[in-house]
Amino acid sequence: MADYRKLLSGAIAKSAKGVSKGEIEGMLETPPNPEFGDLAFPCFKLAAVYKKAPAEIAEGLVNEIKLPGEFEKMELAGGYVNFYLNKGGLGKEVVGEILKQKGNYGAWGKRKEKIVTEFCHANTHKAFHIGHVRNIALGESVSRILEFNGYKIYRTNYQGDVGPHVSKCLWGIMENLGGKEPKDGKGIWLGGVYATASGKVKGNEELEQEMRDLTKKLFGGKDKKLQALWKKTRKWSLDYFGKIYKDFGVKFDRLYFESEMEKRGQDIANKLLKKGVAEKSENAIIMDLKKYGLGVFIILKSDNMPLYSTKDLALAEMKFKEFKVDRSLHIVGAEQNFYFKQLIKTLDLAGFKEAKKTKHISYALVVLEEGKMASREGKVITYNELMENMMEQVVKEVKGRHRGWSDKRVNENSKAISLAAIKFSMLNRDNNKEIVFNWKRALALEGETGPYLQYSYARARSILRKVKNSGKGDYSLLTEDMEKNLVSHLGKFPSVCNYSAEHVSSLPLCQHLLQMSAAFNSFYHEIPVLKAEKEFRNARLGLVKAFSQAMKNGMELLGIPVLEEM
RNA sequence: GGACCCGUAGCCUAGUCUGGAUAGGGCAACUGCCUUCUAAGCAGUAGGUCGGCGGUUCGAAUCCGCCCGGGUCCGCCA
Repeated sequence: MADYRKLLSGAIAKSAKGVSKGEIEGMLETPPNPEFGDLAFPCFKLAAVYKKAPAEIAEGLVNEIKLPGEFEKMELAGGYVNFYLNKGGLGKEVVGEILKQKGNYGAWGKRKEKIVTEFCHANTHKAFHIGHVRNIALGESVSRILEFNGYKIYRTNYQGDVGPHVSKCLWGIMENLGGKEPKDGKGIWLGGVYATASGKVKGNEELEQEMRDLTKKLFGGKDKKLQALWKKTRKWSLDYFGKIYKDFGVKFDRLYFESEMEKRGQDIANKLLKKGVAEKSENAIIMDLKKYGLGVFIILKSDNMPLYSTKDLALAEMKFKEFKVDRSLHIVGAEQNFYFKQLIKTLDLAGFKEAKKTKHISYALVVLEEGKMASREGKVITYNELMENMMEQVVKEVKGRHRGWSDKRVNENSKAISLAAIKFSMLNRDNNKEIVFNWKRALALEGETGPYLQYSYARARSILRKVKNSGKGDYSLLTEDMEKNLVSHLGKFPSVCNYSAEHVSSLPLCQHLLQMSAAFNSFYHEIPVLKAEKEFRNARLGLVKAFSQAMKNGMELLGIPVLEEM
């Protein structure tokens, strides 16, 4: 496609005096509708240059331009000149390219930049809820998209394994609030104990103080029994999280813990104070960021205990050191927008050169219809709960379709479909927009959903399974409207991948995969493949193969499993 | 007081950065299509003051200003 743009802009430049070839290439558009051709040149901007009406300029161009052989015709349309590629020309190029590149179709070559991503952030001793699901789905997907675009990615996860929530949970266990721990699902059980304990502590000043004391005791590390309980239960959470990482196809290069940041964080805060970068105020160490419009940022409490910010300073230093990265991306909720501005400014003032390329990838919350989730009050929907409901529904559906399948096969298939539905619903949305959780929408398997993508892919694979040797096709025979439409969507896939990487967002990719699927399903419905005459059959088999390859590449970037049958 | 986000059909949303052709989809509703490569699908009907008012422009959902509505954050939580 790029070649056609260059060819055409060269031809236009010869007729459009005073405007460079590059400028013209930048002006070329893909028309909103196939009726308007394959490429369009709008003349509105030239109107100011030539002091003539756009339509008049367009007419002049149509009379003058010598159309390259790759193009069939050009047409005048108001202020636009529309250009039409030779029938089948695009099919030949796009299908050929995909079948050649295979898993690399849409990818960029290696780039020098190294990027560390940080996401998930589930705290131990607490429930893993649907808010974390949005985070991990997004974090893994953008990591994959950036990787596909040639960057070296290090995935990290920063987990709160100390702090008030842990104290409450441990206290709850010691008070036997949750009874004996179960054999299976200890990680989930901990979340429940935390919620119960938290409810008891809330509003009770005596207990609140007890929790603060417990936190200090744990931080001191001298109480052997408490330490042992903490370590044991922490592992329960981490083991449970490990299973979730598997579901999301995430392999973290490094798990960071708040507990490793406390001491170093204190040192950094004190060092900044000594250097005069930070200052003392009401006995706490603060950064005065007022002149940057960022207020005051506290980096160490007046009782010398570390804050979230204290630990984040240590974390940043550790990441920069361990990975020697060029860019650092924090995938964290939008409620921390201001906090991250303060943090990044502080890192900058502290002299970390990496601060300039540290970025907060912000996304809005997942909320319930009745309002914000609060795991303290048990007002959450957990990942476990969502998955169980999803599976129940999907298993029923799969069993109904495939009577002969073994239970194992049914389960594996259903898990893949459930994951697709969950992930896609989290990714197919602008990062700035809240997701109001709703069971009916969450459990949808039709329309713009993950299973729709899987289904389109499975249909394509089903055709390909039925042929032994497809032979080489002449892809310039792909001249039917449905074929050209599909080809055109497949051809845009690489630029969509690139766009998604530049914007650090999965949404454009989601949208494009929906479009590719829709184009394929229309094609599938209207154009016979296996029953077509030999030469058309072969050309169409190539197109189906190309579609399934591009879909697979794209779905992998979203972390959505592909299925051969469903 | 300061900073930020959202507002597009009954519901959910894309498009806004970088202004351009009749504002794309999906759900729900209604009509058709399974003896033809998987109907988790396809084709079609109906549904829109792009929150409001001004401004910039040949042209505004998109840029600027003001206003309305909803939400978030800002000194010792994470």
